[in-house]
Amino acid sequence: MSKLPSLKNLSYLLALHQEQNFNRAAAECNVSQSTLSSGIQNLEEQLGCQLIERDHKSFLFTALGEEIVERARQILSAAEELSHYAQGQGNVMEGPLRLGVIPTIAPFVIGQLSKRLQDAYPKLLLQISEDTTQNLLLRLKNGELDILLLALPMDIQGNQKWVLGRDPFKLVVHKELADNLGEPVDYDKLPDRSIFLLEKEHCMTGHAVAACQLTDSVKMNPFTATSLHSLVQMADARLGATFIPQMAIDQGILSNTDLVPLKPTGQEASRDIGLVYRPTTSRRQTFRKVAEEIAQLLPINTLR
Amino acid sequence: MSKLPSLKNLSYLLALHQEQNFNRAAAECNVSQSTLSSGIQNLEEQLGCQLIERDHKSFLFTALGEEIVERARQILSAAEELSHYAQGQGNVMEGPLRLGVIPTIAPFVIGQLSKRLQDAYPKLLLQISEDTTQNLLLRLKNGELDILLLALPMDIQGNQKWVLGRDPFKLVVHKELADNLGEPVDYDKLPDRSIFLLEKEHCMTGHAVAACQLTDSVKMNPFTATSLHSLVQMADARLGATFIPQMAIDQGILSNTDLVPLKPTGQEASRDIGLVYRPTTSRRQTFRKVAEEIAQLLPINTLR
DNA sequence: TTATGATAATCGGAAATACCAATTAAGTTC
DNA sequence: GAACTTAATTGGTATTTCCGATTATCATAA
Repeated sequence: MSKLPSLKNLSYLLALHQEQNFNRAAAECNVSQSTLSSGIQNLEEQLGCQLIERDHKSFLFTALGEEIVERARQILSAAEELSHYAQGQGNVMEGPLRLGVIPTIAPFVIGQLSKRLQDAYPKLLLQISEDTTQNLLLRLKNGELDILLLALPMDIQGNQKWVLGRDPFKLVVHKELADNLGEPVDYDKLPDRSIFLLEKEHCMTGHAVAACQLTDSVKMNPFTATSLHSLVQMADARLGATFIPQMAIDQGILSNTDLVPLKPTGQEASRDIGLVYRPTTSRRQTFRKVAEEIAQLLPINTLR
Repeated sequence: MSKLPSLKNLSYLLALHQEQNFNRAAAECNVSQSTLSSGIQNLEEQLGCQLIERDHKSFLFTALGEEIVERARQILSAAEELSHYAQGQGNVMEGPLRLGVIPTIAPFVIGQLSKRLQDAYPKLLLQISEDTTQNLLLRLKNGELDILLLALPMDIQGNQKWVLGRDPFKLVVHKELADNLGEPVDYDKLPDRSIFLLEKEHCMTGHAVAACQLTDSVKMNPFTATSLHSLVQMADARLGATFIPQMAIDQGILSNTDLVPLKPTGQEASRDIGLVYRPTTSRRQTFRKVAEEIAQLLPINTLR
């Protein structure tokens, strides 16, 4: 039976991996450089393998070292969760919860969500980050975030998910251009290049095109916007039409405009909204309660 | 930032939970009783909560304590896996692998499996336990086993699974009784009480009855056997018929008998064979390679 | 070429801790 | 009530951890 590495030494390794410098890593851990240095050596000895290659002046993590860092991260985070859980006397709705949300959901959900969670669980400390799906998945993986609110379907890599609900798309046009389009909308009646979409970094573009069966790419305008609010502005200026999710309309994105929402083509012209988390988490109970709160804010709640 | 519990103290807690006695737990950990005692107190202080209720002579884990034990188990096992992984220089096919198998699969798979794994991964140390599904699931949960080879469908609780393949059922009767039954077999032509099955602890009974659409319970004999080999003996003595999985027949369970296998009623008269593991594992790579080896031993391989 | 600065490893001693054996306290069994 | 059993406590020792100072190595500037 080989000796287990200490959590302390593992945390030294993580700090070193993050800072790539012994002095800064030591400062990060509130220990001296010598302590951290010997901690790492100790770890290598206990594990019986080389974690970093030293070339007298600098160093480099070995492939094995990188993998160990990854596992250490999970262990440390589980230990922190255990400690926090105990401190809260088993109350799972306490302490920080770091939520990542994509930009086509965030503005229409986080206001209400913060309020609901604050009321229901006053000790829960919600910290929200807005970023693209890909970046959020990276940050979930390295432990920077706890859960992600994303639009599905999506490759969520090794993670797990709950589908919380559905969010229908509407085709939004100026009211003076709305006649003759019918419902569901016949895209052929729209001029070429008259549909505006978001930049392709936003998953909503793909979801909308697929869900609304917009197969004729000639209809799309090559200019791409960076936010739903820009799309609304362009449509309101009679430059064309665009797809807007129901949750944005419910939150009044069309107020003070002359735009009308029309039902687009497509049986299920909607995107799914899901909550994504690491399979290794030990906070499913917490996440589940948050999921229930979010689901109630969606146009169509399909949770459970 | 609160201090993290040490792995050592967590392991003391686990031993105490298992032994329910300070002296035995201390012996288990190779430390003195006083060391373990103060270790536990230390832990309670660091975590800021009561883990066990002491009533001067004996003690009892609190609900919170039980939950902490559960989490501690996961952390410890992850740490052990990290240590082992490092020791093997990143080679995942090394060291012990504890496999649980149900009795209606084990005799027909483990021989070949041991050989294949031994050849492909000589450093892998396969340890096989044979037990009922329910017991195996308990032992998986508490970390005694790493993976289970089960028949599906089955409630695998919080665990994850891969379906490896399918194993058809055959109705086995004495060759002199086989005429007129037709294929697929018309059960109505069998005498009442002429079908022998295993004890109900064995999930195969339910799987066979469901998959082979044996709805008329009058056909079943109330005597239940404890192994497939007993069933074969009874059928060979012309006491009646029975269901035997294809993998057992492939391994020659009918040789030296006068029994013939017939195709039973039922579109998919088969059971699924699956590999079950904890969702929190960090040994998916290892398990996957084992899964691939097992799948190749099954009558119908459906993996991937 | 020689300073200067930065880096990580090493060394020696001080402080903290982990551990044990023995003892105590309290309850159980006979 | 004597003999056990069990967990907590105590006191002393051994071990470990940690820091500050020093060293060795290299990069760069003067």
